[in-house]
Amino acid sequence: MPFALLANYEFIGEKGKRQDLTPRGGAADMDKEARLDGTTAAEHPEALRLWLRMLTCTQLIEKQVRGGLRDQFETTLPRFDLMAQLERSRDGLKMNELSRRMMVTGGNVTGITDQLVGEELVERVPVQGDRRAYRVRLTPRGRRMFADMAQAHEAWVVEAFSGLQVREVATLHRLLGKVKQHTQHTVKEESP
Amino acid sequence: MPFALLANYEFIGEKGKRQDLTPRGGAADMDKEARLDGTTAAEHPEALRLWLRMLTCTQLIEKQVRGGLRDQFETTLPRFDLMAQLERSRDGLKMNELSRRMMVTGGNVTGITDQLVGEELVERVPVQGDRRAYRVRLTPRGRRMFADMAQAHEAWVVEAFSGLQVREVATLHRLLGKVKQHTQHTVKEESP
DNA sequence: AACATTTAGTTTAAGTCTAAACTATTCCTT
DNA sequence: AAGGAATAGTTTAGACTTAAACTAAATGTT
Repeated sequence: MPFALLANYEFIGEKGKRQDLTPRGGAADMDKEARLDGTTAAEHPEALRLWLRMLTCTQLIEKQVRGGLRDQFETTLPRFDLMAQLERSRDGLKMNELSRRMMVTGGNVTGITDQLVGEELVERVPVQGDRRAYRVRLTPRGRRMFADMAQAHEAWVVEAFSGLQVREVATLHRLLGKVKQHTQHTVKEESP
Repeated sequence: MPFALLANYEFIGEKGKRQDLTPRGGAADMDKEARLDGTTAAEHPEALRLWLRMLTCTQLIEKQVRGGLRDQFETTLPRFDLMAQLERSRDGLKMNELSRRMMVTGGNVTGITDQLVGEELVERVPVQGDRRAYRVRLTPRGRRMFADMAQAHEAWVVEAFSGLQVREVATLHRLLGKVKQHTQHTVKEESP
């Protein structure tokens, strides 16, 4: 998000006086995506408008989650994410597996793991028969910690989508599934 | 992403042997979100599953865009984003306006602007009557540069959503609009 | 066995991002 | 006009992220 990120050359401008902006602390007023003012609608392809809106939504929700993790648990989204990956595997995961699932580079995982080890939330255990590798797994303390966080996290996410009907959630899920499928395929076709 | 980010304690595991992973360079195999294996479907609320999928989609597309900007234009997404904001305003934008539109902190905008000024793609011009403020605007060189980038960017985004029908794009856009609306409102209600 | 290649993970340099503290200027109230 | 509050922007410390270079161990080939 996190992203830093995003392309939005579709924004048109505020109508109201919401000029409080983001003086210090707090990332602010939010409002990336297009603010169509009638005639602007078709200036960019629909795909571009959709992308900007999707980015905005993701960022808004992500900020909620990051803020909650910081305020209520004094942790961060990457740390939570790593622990989330481990929570399902009693035996833990190897670094490359973590890297793949989290979709980040190995170096990144190394850093986050180091921190979590320092906080005694995860531990590194050697792998039998391969002295290069080890598994990372939650400590009992880490497991308790994660259980609390997961509950809060789920509530935040449910809240974020509570403006939709059940049917609409399903539709979104289905359509995004198509996007994911398509994107994953075209990304793969780099190395034949 | 941002991108850093993401919670996914729903991932179940690969079925195939895609064990190449992400050895060095290249963020990899990708695959955050749930990989349901039949019985897992209802283990988490639908909202959570939707969120993970949305995050995955955003990250996948974002990686495409970042990679393209890096490989073809030797620039980054935040830089592109800032220029995109400026492109519409001949007179440029003030820092706080940039900060608000990009949904990032002011300090962040300062840093990115410094870089773009160094590359002579944007410039700071004083604001009449307010010696604290200035406007940031594209230089002619910046404008040319952006035109090229925008064209490529649009193509990448169109490609990313090319697996959907026109009708589906519209539906996604509409539903995400509801999410955005709802989230923005609930976020606001912090300071009455 | 010797050597090259691949794989697991770390380190490094540089960019991104945030929250909070800070400076300078302007606005508002009396 | 004086003082306080708000605003514009920067700086700082720390976390996150990537790409690329690196170390060490395992694998494969001759």
